[in-house]
Amino acid sequence: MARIKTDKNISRKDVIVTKAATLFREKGFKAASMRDLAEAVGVEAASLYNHIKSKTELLHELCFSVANRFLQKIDEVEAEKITAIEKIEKLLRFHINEMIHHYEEVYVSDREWKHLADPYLSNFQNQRRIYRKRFAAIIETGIRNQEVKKIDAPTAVLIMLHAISGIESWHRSTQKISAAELEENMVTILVGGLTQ
Amino acid sequence: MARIKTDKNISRKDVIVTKAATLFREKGFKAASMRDLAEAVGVEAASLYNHIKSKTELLHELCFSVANRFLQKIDEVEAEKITAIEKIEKLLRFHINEMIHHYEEVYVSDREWKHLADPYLSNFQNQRRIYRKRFAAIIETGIRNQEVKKIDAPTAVLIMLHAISGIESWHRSTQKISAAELEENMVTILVGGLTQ
DNA sequence: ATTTATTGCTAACACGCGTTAGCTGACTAT
DNA sequence: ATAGTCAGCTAACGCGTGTTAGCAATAAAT
Repeated sequence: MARIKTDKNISRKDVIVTKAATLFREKGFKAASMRDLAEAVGVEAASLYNHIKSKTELLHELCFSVANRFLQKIDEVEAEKITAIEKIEKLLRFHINEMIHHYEEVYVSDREWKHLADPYLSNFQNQRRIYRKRFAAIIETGIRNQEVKKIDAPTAVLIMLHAISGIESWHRSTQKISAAELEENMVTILVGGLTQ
Repeated sequence: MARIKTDKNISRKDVIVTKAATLFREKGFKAASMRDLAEAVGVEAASLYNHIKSKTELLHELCFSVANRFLQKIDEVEAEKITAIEKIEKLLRFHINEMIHHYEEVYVSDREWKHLADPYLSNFQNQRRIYRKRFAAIIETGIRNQEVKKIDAPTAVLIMLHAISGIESWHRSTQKISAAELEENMVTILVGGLTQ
């Protein structure tokens, strides 16, 4: 009988959620089966249900843990007494680093949230909408203070957030530049695109 | 007996492919069923097979028709005798307009190509890789000619291409700015990010 | 050492999937 | 009018899915 290995402070459920993130990223939520997941975990499919309620629960956990981290960060950044451009750059760098270091989760949250079921779906969409509005509001402040070019703020948000999801390609590329270089390049291009 | 309606010069297969694009975008390739598609077309699922070979064939058609349009465009742009920045801007505007006016197809090609099966999969990935290299080469020329900032060209490509796929959010947003405004904003931010 | 809770297993379920076979009705061309 | 092709239908197939029930083995607690 092949037990799921766990280090201290990592529950078996966490192991499953983590492997699920990898699998959902690779195949997509719908195409990844519980039998695939079971194999990745080293156990039979039915055994997973001793630790989780359903396949969808895995998606909830992933999507909302990511969303919560971003919401917490924007709370923090909004409260700081710095210029709008500095706030934008801070958020940008946070996004970039999340995408670099929590790739699987962030990617899945980004691409697979459609498969959430209500009420989680509406909830997630709302959080997303609000987050983007708050981000846009920072940019609009920047425009008013003439730190930022006169551009459509929602469009700028959309560009930044989607550009960041391109880090996916960096992860899968064979000849990677370093994470630090990647971060600097992205900030240079994106912040450079907003200013002056 | 409910026949598929067709205007002149639009085959029944084209009708199916178009509806498939919409459905694949909405639900994802795996989650969209042939029964869903049949309903959208106004016919029974089995009847679809008088016009198409398989579900996957629909994905092939979509992915490669999009890919071919981009390849053709980059052929054209490379051949022109204009500056690197002008080439970049041309490609950028083409991408933007494709995403605006052929939203469903382009989106599906972008997000769902993973579900292609070999040999189509490898083929598609190759085309994609080569396209990006050619795009990066143009940027590198721009850097050498000091039209473009000293940045990592592959990273710049990745940012531009992914930023454009953010137009998805524009399509789904309720308060849209005009397509022309969207295009100008995106070009301003992205080209602005590369230059100076 | 014995009990209790945890974590695994096998077997099976109901269901939705892509697809095929075989048939019927409806346009098209002679 | 008649023959032939096209495009639809119903029924059904085999398969993979998420999930449950019931039981066995292991680990934890007494």
